[in-house]
Amino acid sequence: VTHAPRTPPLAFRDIADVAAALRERGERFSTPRRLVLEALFAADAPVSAEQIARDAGVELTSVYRGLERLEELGVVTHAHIGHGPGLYALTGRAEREYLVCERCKAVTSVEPERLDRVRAMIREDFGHEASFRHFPISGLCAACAGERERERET
Amino acid sequence: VTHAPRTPPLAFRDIADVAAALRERGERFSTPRRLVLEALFAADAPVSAEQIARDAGVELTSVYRGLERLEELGVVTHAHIGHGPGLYALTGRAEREYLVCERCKAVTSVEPERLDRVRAMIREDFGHEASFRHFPISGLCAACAGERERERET
DNA sequence: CTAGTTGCAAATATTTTGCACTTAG
DNA sequence: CTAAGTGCAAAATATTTGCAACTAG
Repeated sequence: VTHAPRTPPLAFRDIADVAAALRERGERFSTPRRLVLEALFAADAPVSAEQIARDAGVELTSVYRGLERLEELGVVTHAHIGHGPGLYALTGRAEREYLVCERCKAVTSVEPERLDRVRAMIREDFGHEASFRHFPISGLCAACAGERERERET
Repeated sequence: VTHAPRTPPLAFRDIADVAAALRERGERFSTPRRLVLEALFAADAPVSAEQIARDAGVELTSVYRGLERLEELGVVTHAHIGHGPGLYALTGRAEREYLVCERCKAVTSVEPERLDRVRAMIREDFGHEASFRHFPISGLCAACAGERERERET
């Protein structure tokens, strides 16, 4: 089976790149957008819009609108891990996929390659190209699965 | 690898069963709860709390509280399919797992057995006991994956 | 009776929309 | 200049909480 390359050439290495892309589209590189981008570049893990608003000192509404545009541009992506707010990260850095324990809420983040066998199997069985970046693999982590097993034996 | 049986003996075949279980716990089988259960038994697909409230003619708040209890009892489960509200179903009927297309939002529901190979692989690779009942497998359906492929070639 | 439940109102959490004002290009 | 973007207020959506009144057992 042939499939698309994992990492499409990452077009946005720094803020200037993003600025150029925005201008090319007739959009503006405003101060709030720059601040949002700076917050994203500074973050070392996915962050909520609220957190970005605080870090960047930009109105929450504008953060959401800015992130929407940046997402269209392919600069950022967001993920829904658990029940909290969506978490945003630069696309280049978001190249991780997630497993979440429904019970203890533990989040395991793995490199996409480690899920390729699983992905291939799902593709074969269902024709579905699975991704666990936006929504994680849910279930029970090893520890909680073990505990449930013990409870069951009672 | 040994693992727990798929279907734990389903304790709740009808409303009377649930009533008994509630009373056993010192909880009451009130009229609103009966109406909520009737709505659930009448539904042929997972429904939102809002829909249940309408169908049962019970206050939304009480529906949420009732569902919470019923979930603790193991009578109902809910799933988060896509971005909308949680969808509730009787546990016995909820024994399906889901794949959702992020692009066209199409939902495919499959019998859990069809995902057992995938589950086994995830268990081997990560020690994680995956379930796609509460949160679905996300990604692109066959059609949308094909379309994206064609776009990519442009 | 009385503890568990309900309905209503209000709060919370997350995200979106409307609109007059500001600003990048 | 002027269209794009911003901040603020308000709405929308999904869910939870407080509390006085109600009711199942």
